[in-house]
Amino acid sequence: MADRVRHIPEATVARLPVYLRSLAELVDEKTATVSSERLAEMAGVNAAKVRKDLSYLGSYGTRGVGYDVEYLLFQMSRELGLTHDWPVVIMGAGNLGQALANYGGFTDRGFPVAALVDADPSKVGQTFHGVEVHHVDDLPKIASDRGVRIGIIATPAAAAQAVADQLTAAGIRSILNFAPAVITVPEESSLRKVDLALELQILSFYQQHSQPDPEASGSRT
Amino acid sequence: MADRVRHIPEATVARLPVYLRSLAELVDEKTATVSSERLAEMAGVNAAKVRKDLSYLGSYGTRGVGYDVEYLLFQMSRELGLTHDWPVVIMGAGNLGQALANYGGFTDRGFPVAALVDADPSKVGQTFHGVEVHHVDDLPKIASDRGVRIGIIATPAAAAQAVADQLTAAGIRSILNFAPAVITVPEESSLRKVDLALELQILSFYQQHSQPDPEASGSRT
DNA sequence: TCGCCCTCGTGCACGATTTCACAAAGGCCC
DNA sequence: GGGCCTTTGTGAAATCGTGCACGAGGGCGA
Repeated sequence: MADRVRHIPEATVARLPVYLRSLAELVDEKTATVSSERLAEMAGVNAAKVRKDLSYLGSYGTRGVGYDVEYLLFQMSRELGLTHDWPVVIMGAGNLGQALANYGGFTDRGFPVAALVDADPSKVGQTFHGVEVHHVDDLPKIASDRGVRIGIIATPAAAAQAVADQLTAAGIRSILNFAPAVITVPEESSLRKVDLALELQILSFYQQHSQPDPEASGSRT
Repeated sequence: MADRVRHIPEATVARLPVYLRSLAELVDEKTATVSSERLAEMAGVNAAKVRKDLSYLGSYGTRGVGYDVEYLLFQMSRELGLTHDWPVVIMGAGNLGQALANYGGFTDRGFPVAALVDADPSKVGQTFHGVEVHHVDDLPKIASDRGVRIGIIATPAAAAQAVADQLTAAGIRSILNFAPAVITVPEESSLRKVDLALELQILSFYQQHSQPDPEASGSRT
């Protein structure tokens, strides 16, 4: 149905990778077909949502049977653009940047780290986990030479906006921001944020509100 | 107005830390009062949303003037439970766990790392960035001795659920999961997820769809 | 003290997302 | 080949979150 309509809700897009991971697990355990119910359980959502989400990709299920695991996996990979690797650059070779370069989770899942980039000349030329640090002035060249389309900001908050601008100038329009700062990018760019301390603060909120704090005056939950 | 009503929407809760950060910046630059408009700009949202969000905390603004920065900062810190530190444990002393222990961003923002915990005896006793690795069997003791209420899962996906259960058993009911796996926790626990590869996959989707199809769009902030 | 101006707090309409419920459709057994 | 059973795909309703528009209220100048 939603074949011509190329608009997939943002909330759905955010769940697709979770389904993808579940499907990969099913392939590993040699399961041939899967029902929306089973997939829902694996992905931690509800079955109706799974069916609606998958229907945005097309009608890939078989009524009375379920979804063919391999076929769905392939279609979803294609939709997510994961049929090939996407090299990334990490901006900032400090603590966080090094840690990210060191973290195998990116490369494993099709996002090899093409380069670390830093403004500090003393860092340039060093290597972390096989990834070389380049100077930020070389960013445009690196990006075009290596086909980098995704940039990861791992600088201090103060530098984040400037770095985002440099990425944009280098033609990189997908940005993942780890810096604890609000940054703006051009309309046509995509921006996602990961703020570690922010997540903890949210947990703190719920912790605070889950049980009556003897110190807090008055209010009940 | 919403004084008796203690229910703050999840979406609002997720924005409070962003406002908090903006307020901290304003304090640094010695700004005494701030309008919803200014705060909105700093937080990257719209002014009406700021006012609505803040109204859940109480009527802390002054019409015609704006919000008193220090007072609002205090009230918000209190609401978020950030008037004191929350020690955390990091489960898993592998690549990611070490990196997180090494990352100063937690301690700086009131979440000191009390301990690293691992199941591997050969890791126990080692120290990373001043944080000692303990055996997982000692988790309950560590948690109660040090008042740890928040656990961070930094293990491989396969171990994530078991570790979540161990945290729960140790009385820890706020969990931040970095492992690329869906885990379930008891009803009364809070769970937040950070999946690095998943974020990149989402970016990949929009990248994939921005190019061939001129009408597709990315996410904005 | 009076009145004007500015910005908050919020009712309301709208849009997005979730959930329900069920008809349609494919496979399988007899 | 027909009917039954299962599970999808999808309208429609319910819920949640957003943004607008405006009345209320407070400060400040005259």
